[in-house]
Amino acid sequence: MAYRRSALMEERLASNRERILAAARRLIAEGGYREAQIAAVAAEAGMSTGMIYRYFRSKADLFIEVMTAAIARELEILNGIAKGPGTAKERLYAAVESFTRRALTGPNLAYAFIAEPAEPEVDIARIRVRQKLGNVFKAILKEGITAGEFPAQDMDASAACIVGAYTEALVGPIAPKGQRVKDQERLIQSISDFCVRAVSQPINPSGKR
Amino acid sequence: MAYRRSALMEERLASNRERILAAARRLIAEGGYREAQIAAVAAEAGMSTGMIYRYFRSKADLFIEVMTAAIARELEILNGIAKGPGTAKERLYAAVESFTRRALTGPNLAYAFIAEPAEPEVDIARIRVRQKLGNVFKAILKEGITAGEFPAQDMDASAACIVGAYTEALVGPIAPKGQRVKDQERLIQSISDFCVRAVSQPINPSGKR
Amino acid sequence: MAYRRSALMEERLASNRERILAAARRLIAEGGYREAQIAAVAAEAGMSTGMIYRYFRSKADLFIEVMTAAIARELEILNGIAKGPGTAKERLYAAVESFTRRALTGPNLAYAFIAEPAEPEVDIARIRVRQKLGNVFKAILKEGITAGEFPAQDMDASAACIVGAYTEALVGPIAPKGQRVKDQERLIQSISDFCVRAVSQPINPSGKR
Amino acid sequence: MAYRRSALMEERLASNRERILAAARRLIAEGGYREAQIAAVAAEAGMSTGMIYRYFRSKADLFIEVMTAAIARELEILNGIAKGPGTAKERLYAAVESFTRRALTGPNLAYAFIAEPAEPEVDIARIRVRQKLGNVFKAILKEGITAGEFPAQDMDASAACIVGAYTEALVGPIAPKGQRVKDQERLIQSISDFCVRAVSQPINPSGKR
DNA sequence: CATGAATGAGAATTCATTCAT
DNA sequence: TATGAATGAATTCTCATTCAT
Repeated sequence: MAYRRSALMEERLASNRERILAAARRLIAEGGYREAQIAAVAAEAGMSTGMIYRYFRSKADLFIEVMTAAIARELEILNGIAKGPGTAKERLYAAVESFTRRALTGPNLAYAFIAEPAEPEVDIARIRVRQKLGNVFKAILKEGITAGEFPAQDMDASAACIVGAYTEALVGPIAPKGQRVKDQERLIQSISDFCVRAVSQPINPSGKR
Repeated sequence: MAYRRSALMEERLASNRERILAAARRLIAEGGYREAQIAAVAAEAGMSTGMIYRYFRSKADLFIEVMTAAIARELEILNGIAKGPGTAKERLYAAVESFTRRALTGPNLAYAFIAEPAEPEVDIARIRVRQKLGNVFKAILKEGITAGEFPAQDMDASAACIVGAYTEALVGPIAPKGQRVKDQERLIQSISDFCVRAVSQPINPSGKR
Repeated sequence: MAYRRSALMEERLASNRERILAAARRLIAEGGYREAQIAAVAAEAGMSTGMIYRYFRSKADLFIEVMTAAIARELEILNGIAKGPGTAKERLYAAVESFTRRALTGPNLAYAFIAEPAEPEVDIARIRVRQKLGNVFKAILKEGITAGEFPAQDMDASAACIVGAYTEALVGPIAPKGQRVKDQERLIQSISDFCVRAVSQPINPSGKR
Repeated sequence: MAYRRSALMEERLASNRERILAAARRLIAEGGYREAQIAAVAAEAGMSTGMIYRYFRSKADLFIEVMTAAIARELEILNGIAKGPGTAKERLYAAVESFTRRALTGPNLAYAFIAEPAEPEVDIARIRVRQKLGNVFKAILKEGITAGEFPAQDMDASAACIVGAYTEALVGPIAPKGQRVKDQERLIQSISDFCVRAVSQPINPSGKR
């Protein structure tokens, strides 16, 4: 009995936390941070506002966790690709392709940690999250450069550029209430190609510098 | 007399409008949208809050115009480069270089219409503004493709990617109160190189898949 | 015109500030700090809650000012007595008498800065305020000791004791919902006598110590 | 079996009640009423919040009982002194000395029922508690006046003044997080002397007015 | 045309109390 | 009997917008 109650409790706790996170995720995906006030999140999660504060110290904390959780999933997948088989080029292509495809297909939560503002703490967390995304690409780049697949370059800048490139190309299409893309596959390929080219040696290096 | 007063009035109106825009621009550059409350803008412009509403229907309207005006200047410069002499590659490089240099050097207004959130209307305007930036690059791309400098590609996607790439690479460095970049020149070149490579034909076409 | 408006404005400002303070004073006198929520103060003052924040940074600030203002008046009067003519004994008696009489006669605001709790900041201010009251008595004591009217004693302790003595003797009668005092004059005299005796040389010093 | 369980239950009930009271006392002594939320009391007592409500109708009830219990101990001691041997003067001195010493030495629970605010019901209870304290001194006074040790005086007022005097002189020193008094012994003596003098016949009756 | 005082609709957060388990 | 999750009313504070002067 004691055991079962304890088990139930833990399950319930977990489920509440999850429900809150899911509710926040849903609201953010639909209308951005702006639409995700505590009261709205509570309503969406089917509980009282007080409950939110049992699980999260503040609104900012909740949002940071939503963002972190969302990106954690992405990072897992991207890291899987980055550390997987294939040439650096292939893996870079696959990574960008994978991210953009999920962003276009699933709930457009991407928008939230990519293009929207919020409290300062959340903004700071957002920057960190993007840096983590960048690190995945940086790792691939490093290997590619070592292997001679890519020319020498400022890996930090390139990584940031990659993140920015596919992000921007997605923002329009996935912005809250934004229009759906017709030819998703084509877009996904275009973005991925862009990123791979961007870090590869061009036929005749630009006459600049 | 009546005529002259009227003229004076118009001049005053124009000057007031400018003062408001300038004040808003300054505040946004310093502290982002969050710091640019109507009362603060009014104080910075040396007038009353009521005056703001004589010239702008709402806070969102004002911010949209600040953004539009700021980007109008950028567009002018970028268009000058795009329509100027040189190969498409050279012009693309010069365009990105020019934008990033000004963003890093001048007041970091760029941050505001690049990375920060605001009211929905402002967000929508921000997307439009970025599309306009993209159009400049699209024009260069088109010429470059026609001239055989660049391979065939989805110009819309590439243009968006370019905007996103340099934007992202800038956001960290130019965020309000963000740390200054040590080697700005190096960063500017890295970003510009990235963008040029991204639309150019790589030595051996990416062996994707 | 400009002058008159400016004059009107200042007058209005002053009157608003006063109205807020008066409203807070009234509510505190009636029901203590507990009853003086910002919304209630605003309603009592016939204005919106926002107005309160135009004149006071926070609720605590407002309360501190109510307390300070109330005590400032008292201090003025008490200091007038302390620095006036008469022996130290006479002045001490007069000071206590004056304070207690006003406390019993006027609105029982005394209760608020004497016996009730509030936010930490207000509590700190309350202690300061009471110390200021004590300082008045300390000054009289000092002169009385020098003049040989009073025996040597710990003036800080005696001053605090005086403040506490008449305060406590008042709190019962003036505490919210407290019973009315029949013979106010008698009480005033008893308290004043108590305080004067307390710092005077007794006929045969207590056999203690 | 049923009997024994019942006995155990009662014991447990009593012990629970005590544990709650002790926990509340500890928290109040440390941080005042403000820090003694029901949840905190429950945690400190090692039980659930629900348990608190099995033993106390409300938070106010609990606090009133904490106060009453604490003062009951004081009253016992003070009454012991009041009814003990010695002159009225000696007993008055001893009573004040005893109270102030414990207040300064032990956990500063005194602060809570002396100077801090709380719910209206608690405030009312606090006044009652202080009146009870006053009654002890009133009893001593009565005997002293009858014995000719003290002059005729309003015993109610004097008793209240005594309670107020040492209370106020203590509040600063014992306020939560307040600074420690350096020379406690000196302070205790000063306060006690003050109170004894206050009810004694001065050398030359105050030439008031 | 100009002012800036005034409004008041939110939004976040806290915590005593209840009640299903 | 015991738990502690859940509730939600209450409260402070902000700031875009209006409007009397």
